[in-house]
Amino acid sequence: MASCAPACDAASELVARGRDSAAVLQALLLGQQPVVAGAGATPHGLQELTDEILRCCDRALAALRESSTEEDAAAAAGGTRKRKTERGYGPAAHASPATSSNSKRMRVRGGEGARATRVEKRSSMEDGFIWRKYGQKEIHGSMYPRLYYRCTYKDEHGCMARRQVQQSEDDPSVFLITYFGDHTCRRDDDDERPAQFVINFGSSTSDDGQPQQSGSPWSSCGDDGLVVVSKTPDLCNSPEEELRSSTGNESDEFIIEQSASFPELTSMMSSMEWDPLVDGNSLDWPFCEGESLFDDIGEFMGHDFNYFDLL
DNA sequence: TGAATTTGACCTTG
DNA sequence: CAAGGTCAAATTCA
Repeated sequence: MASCAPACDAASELVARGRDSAAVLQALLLGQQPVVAGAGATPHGLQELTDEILRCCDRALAALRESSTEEDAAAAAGGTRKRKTERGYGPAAHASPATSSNSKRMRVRGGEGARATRVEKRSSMEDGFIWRKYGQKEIHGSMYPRLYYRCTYKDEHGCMARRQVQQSEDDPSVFLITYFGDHTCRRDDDDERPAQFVINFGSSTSDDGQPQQSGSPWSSCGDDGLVVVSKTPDLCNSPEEELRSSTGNESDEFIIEQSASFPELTSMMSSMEWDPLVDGNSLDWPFCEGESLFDDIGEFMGHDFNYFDLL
């Protein structure tokens, strides 16, 4: 973790508070029926807890970002990432481990920012959004092609969200998904979109795809610094079939790679034993990438939800 | 027949 | 010039 003493102290305190609230929320939910986000049925009291969690996380992130601003500026001045933001090119170098050493460009047409969110996801590429494939590229040094998707609503709503999907060489059952741009199609279009996520505080998805109860929404696999969440199947199209020839894994599990922008937070989460519940945890996750991890966590409870930014 | 996918060409960057 | 990202015509699918 970088040196960010005052900010990290404050962030740690905030995250600890948020975690306490999450624990209370979890305890409440474990004794209830699954809470269906987006249905407007959040029980009174739970909303307060979620609000508290959101506040704490937002403040923690603000503190961490403030502390990392100077470091980021210094890193950018180092030269390796300079052009990406200057010319609107994203962090392709982060899109795949197989190409991280030689992939330096990510073209971002349309003017959205250079933020990227990387996700490693098992079994399925589905994320609750409907994507249209617009390209496929063999990547030098990689066994698997990279698939390029943009939001289906790009033309209708000018939604500039894009994502890149590539099968992991280390584990072919894992899809490396990098998100770029914000989904601007959602808020005006909720009634047309599939029911996107169900918050599960219980076990993993059942065989028939019905969401089940499970534990905490947060979990950490610990061994490799990855944060793991999982989601239930959704109504997104399923282009993963193209890549999933040898995949037998049905866990449908996301692995959010420790973000370059949030090493402090993830490290802190680990050191704080952020989630003592390791196995069987699931969290349905819309994977809308945007301004911050928790800016729109409200939508995680029925609205939007944003998380790790790589840049 | 319209929508989605495929795929080669083109563009930009290092 | 190589590599990666996007475009767009051709093709496939429902």
